[in-house]
Amino acid sequence: MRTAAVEDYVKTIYKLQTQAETVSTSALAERTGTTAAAVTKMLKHLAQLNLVSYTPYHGARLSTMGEKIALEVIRHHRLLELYLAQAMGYSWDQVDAEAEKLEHVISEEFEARIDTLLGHPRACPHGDPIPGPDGSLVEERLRPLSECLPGEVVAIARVKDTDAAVLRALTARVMRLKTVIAVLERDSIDGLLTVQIGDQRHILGPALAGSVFVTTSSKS
Amino acid sequence: MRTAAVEDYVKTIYKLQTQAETVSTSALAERTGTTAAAVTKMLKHLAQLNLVSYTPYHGARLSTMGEKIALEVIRHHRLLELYLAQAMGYSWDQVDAEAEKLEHVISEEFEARIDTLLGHPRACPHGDPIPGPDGSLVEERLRPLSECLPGEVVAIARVKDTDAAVLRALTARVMRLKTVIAVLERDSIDGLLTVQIGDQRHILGPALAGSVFVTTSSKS
DNA sequence: TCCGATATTTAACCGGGGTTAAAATAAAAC
DNA sequence: GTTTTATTTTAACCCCGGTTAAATATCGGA
Repeated sequence: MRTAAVEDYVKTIYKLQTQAETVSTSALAERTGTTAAAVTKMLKHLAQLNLVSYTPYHGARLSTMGEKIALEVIRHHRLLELYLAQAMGYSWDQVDAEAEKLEHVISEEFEARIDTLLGHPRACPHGDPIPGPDGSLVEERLRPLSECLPGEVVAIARVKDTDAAVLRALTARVMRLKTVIAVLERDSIDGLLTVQIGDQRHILGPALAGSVFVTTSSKS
Repeated sequence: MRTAAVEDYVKTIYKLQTQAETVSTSALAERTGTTAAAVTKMLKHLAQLNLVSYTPYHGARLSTMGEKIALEVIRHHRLLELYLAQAMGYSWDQVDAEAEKLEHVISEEFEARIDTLLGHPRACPHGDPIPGPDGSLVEERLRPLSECLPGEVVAIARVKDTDAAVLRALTARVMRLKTVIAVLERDSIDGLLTVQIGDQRHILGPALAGSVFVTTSSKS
């Protein structure tokens, strides 16, 4: 049965599996906010449903079917996030929580409608790409702002959507998607980054700078 | 815990309790599509939560808290229905099913936003009144079209939202909210109603005529 | 008033998703 | 190559929402 819990596990596995070849029980337990025991049971269940290939003690990977479902759920999530922001006036720090619940209940009809209302968008408000209806997804590999060097001029392409407080902090510093940032200084001890945005100068800690991913727009 | 199941039971009890003083186990079982045994267990659970006063073998009634929750859920449902129709282009036969799932997951934020986007509406696409944020609800008592007599001229004020096929049949006959209907004839054996709508004449069976509720606009 | 039909409740069970505590395995250190 | 440590799995349990089958109450009619 494709319950909300199953969808959430599959989605989480999808995301973790981009980092590591195989997804461990503990990694899943941490991300889902449950215990390792619960994860083990669910992994067996997912294997039963042929959504995952699971080797006890050695983690799991999504099957083709599992990946398909993950992409459907992620598509729902990101389309919803954009719809909430674009059509309903949500700010980008509110959309994740709301989409998290809605993504499991909307119909195909609903998905298709917001997709057309939004003009078949390609990214959510945080810059994450929206999978196509067929499950196609192009993940750009972007550099975190925290790794940029003094002298670089970059543009914000994506932000981590997980922490609402971080997103509000970015808003307060007028850091949005496509905002251009000039890296001025980099503290070698704490990794503090001094940046220039418009005529404003900011000092960013690793939590903020690590949540922002950029494309190099030019170099000097 | 306020689960989707609890919300659904409470909502159903609310609706049934307008018809009869007390809501029976079997009536609930029929409406929820479950068994009497399941209902009995849930009623005990709802009584535990103080949402219902339940006397074994003699049915249940909502408590003040139960009624409050019922009205919140109904408010969600009807606001959602209107939003789906108004803002997203759903037809009135599609909105009930979608709202049925969404009503349990949207936040107060979401509710408030669609309420203002819609301009604090007072009725859903089927003409049912939308409870206020404070739980206030004015239920008009309307006559079913099936009870109208030849010579009467009435206007559609509300339609039953339960059967999508009925709603599509009404649409096909250009019967919408506020549509004016002149009752021409009434077959005393089968209860068939001959009505005039604009320059069209229709014969309505009891299923259709019983799903339409009207206000008398004039008499001749 | 008693009797039988009907409605309701109880009991035992199942699956889903979680928990804690104990057992088993893998990985790392010596 | 053992042994220690960390991770993972198993086992026993819980709650929720449902099921079927059996027991029990209520109610209408003779």
